[in-house]
Amino acid sequence: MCAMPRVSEAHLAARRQQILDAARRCFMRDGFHNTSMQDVIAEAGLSVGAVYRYFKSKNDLITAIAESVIGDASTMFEELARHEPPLSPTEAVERAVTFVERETGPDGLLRIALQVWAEAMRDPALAEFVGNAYSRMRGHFVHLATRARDAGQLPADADVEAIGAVLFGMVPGYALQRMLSNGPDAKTYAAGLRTLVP
Amino acid sequence: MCAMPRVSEAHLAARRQQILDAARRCFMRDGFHNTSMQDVIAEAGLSVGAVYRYFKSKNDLITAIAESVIGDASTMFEELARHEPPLSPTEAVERAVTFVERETGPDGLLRIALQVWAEAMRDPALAEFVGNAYSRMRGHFVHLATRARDAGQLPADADVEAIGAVLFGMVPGYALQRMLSNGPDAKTYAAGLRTLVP
DNA sequence: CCTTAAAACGAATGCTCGTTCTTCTTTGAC
DNA sequence: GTCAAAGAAGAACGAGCATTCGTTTTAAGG
Repeated sequence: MCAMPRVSEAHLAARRQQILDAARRCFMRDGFHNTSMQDVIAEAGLSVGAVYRYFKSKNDLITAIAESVIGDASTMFEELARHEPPLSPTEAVERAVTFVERETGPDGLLRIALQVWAEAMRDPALAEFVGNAYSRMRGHFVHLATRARDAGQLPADADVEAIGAVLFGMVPGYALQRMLSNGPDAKTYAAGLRTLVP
Repeated sequence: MCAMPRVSEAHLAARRQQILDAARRCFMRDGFHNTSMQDVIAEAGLSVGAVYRYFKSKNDLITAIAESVIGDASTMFEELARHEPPLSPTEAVERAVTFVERETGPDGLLRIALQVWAEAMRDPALAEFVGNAYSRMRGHFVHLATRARDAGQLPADADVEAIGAVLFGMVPGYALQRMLSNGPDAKTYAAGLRTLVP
C-alpha cells in the first residue's frame, strides 16, 4: 500500500503558479478588494474547488501575491547592494529609479505594491512582513552611505542611518509620483538628484 | 406658500460633516473596502435614509473623504510655498516631513492618503483629482528650486522641474517609511537630508 | 394650531460575495 | 485492469452588502 501523491510535484507547483498568475492579473486590474474569488477562478480557467485546494482563503491568496511582489522588490535592492564595483549612493538611487520607471506601467509590480501598502494598514501580519522587508531595503542604503562616509564622500560624523533613509525614501517617492501624477522620467529625475547631491 | 428649507443651512452642513467625520474614522480604522455603509451609519448615529440623503452612494462618500484629505495636504504645501521669508528647498522639505510625522500616527491623515492612492489606481475620476493636486504640490517645490537657482544656490543650468520632483518625492517617501517600517523621526531625517544636500 | 414639505427612519430587497460540500474524474501503484 | 486516494468540479449556501422606498417625525410658515 502507499499514500503517494497522485500527481507530480511539478504539476502541483504549476497549478499553484497558474492561480497566482491569474490573481496577479486580476489584482493589478481591479485591486484586492474589487476582485472577487470568482474573478480569479475565471481568469485561471479553473473551478472553485481547484483554487480552494491551493489557497484556503482569499486572504491567503492576497498574502501570497503581496509577499511575491515585495520579494521581487527586495531582490532588486539586494542586487544593487551586491553590485561590483560598489555603487555610490546616487548611482544606486538612479538604478532603483530606473527599475521603478519600468514597473510603474499598467502592468508593473508597483501598482500591486501600492495595494499592498494600503492593505498593510489593516493586516498586522502583512504589516510585519512589509515592515521587515522595507527595513532590510533601507539597510542596504545605510550600508552604501556608510561606505561613502568611510571613503570621505560624506562628513566623518554623518548619520548614516538618516542618510540611508533619505536615499531609500526617494525610491517610493518617485514611484508615487509616476503612478499618481505624471512625474518626470527616470533619467530626468536622476539628473535632478545628481544636481542636488554633489 | 413657500419652498423654504425646513431646517437651517447650518444644520444641513453640520449633518453632512457628522457623516464625513464618522466615515473618516471608519475608513481610518478599516480602509475603504472593509468599511460597510452600515458601519458608517452606526458610527454617525444616524439612519440609513439620513446618510443616503447626503451622499448618494458609498463611492460619493469615499470621494468626498479623499478630496478632503488631499485638500488638507494641499493646504499644507501651499502654506510652505507662501511662507515669508521664503524657505530654502531643504527647509521646506524639513517642514513637510515634520507635518508628515504628525500625520502618520494611528489617526493621521496619511493613513487615509495611502488608501486614496490605492483607490486612484481604480477610479479614473479620483486619479485625475489626485494627479492634479500632486502636480500642484510638486509645482511648489519647483518654484522653490527656481528661487534657489536664481539665488545662486544651484547651478544656473539646473533642471528645476527635476529638482522640484526630487524634493517633493522625499515627502511621500518619508511618509511611507514611517507608516510601513519604523523609519527615523522627522528630526533625524531632516538632519540626514541636510548632510546630503549642502 | 394646522398644514406642508423636508428630513429622518428602518424594514425590505436583491444581489454578490467567500466558502463549503458532495460528486465526479484522474492518477499511478499493484 | 483494478482500486484507492487525491484532484478537480461546480452547485448550493448563508451572510453581508449597497441601496431603495414607503412611512413617520419634525419644524417652520401661515
